Amino acid sequence: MVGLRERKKQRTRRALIEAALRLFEEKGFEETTLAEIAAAADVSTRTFFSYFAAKEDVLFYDTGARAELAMSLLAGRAPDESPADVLMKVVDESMRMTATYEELTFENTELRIRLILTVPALQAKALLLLFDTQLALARALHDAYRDRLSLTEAAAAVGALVGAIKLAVFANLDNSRSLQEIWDTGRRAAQITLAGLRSLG
Amino acid sequence: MVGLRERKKQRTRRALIEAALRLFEEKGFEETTLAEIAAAADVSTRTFFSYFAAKEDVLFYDTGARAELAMSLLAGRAPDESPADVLMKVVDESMRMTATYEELTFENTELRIRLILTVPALQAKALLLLFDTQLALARALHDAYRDRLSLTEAAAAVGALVGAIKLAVFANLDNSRSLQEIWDTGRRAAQITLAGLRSLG
DNA sequence: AGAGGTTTTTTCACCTATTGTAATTTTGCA
DNA sequence: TGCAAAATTACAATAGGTGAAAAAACCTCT
Repeated sequence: MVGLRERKKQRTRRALIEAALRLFEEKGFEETTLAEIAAAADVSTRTFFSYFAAKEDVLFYDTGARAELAMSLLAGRAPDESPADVLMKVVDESMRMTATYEELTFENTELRIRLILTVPALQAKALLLLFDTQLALARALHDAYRDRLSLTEAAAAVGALVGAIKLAVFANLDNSRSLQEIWDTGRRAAQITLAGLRSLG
Repeated sequence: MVGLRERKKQRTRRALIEAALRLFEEKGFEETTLAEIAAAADVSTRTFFSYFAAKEDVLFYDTGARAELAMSLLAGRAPDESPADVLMKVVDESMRMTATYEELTFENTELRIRLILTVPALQAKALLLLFDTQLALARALHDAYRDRLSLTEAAAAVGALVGAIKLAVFANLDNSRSLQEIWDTGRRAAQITLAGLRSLG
């Protein structure tokens, strides 16, 4: 599995991501063309699309991993852990992951977040990906607590939690100087919401 | 203000929307081209873009109205109404509005909702619009209850409420036969969430 | 009704994302 | 080395979207 072929693909993938990030920073997302990204990564334009389905996707390289993390936390829950406890753990770990994802350096993480929060096309994509993740998580939560939570309740819980964090974080962006402050706002929103949801058991 | 010019613009706008809906129903969203829509509405392709900024926007003709409704409910609240009460009213009225919006017939409303729930590009756009609306609502809520709710709390409340409804409705789509059933799921999710949020006062 | 100014629509030219296809190059392996 | 599989490239075409100038429609005023 780690033949030259695989290693080369990883290198190309990384080159594309880094070239894209650099160019986006220099000239902006919309102002950067695919041809430029491909050229900077030394591949043909067409090849870009065998790595990413669309221009925006070059910035969403870790969504799968985040969803898997949530699922595995859910699967590995302690027998006496309540849904609210598990969800809070998912929130914490998910935030930790964003800050430390091994594939890129920290500066790039900040740039990436800024871009996603700023460019409408990226915002829309992010919201869509997040939505799908939530849906999967809600279904998994329902399965895990089949006796206690209906699908509607599980969906309401996940939706409320993620929705609260999302909006609270965004509404507070202007006041947040560091990633740490952003995470804090998110956790606070999560706690407010979960306090309410705990009544579900 | 109601000269021929204005009336003609309204007619063209309506023709574009209806042509688009009809074609989307017949051949699907992505399979329908802008040229076809424009032709069906008897205008040049370029003209489409002086009515709508993008192909998807032809399906989101009422978002502004929905946001205004929410704001006016907030502005006209009774002195003793709690944030949770106002929010619940916003949810109810907003759903009622979707079903009865005067600009199109009921069949078109169902088609429109089905398309938005089904086509990824439309989902993404809908999520983005909804997000912006939520943000505005959160700010307005904060302003209205400045003494009781911080911006973070207001955002968490709105985000939780809308997030819960959104996910619950979507997760239940397969089980919902009518618009009415969909609304019921949404209201249930809203009540679950607000029960928790009422602790905020 | 008609002149003259304003708004809208159309035409035209162009850019970029995205996709299909067939040719070409690379890599894995016998 | 030599061949099959996988990846990359070149090429062509479609579609959404934008800018700008010319043409058509509308409005106001006389």
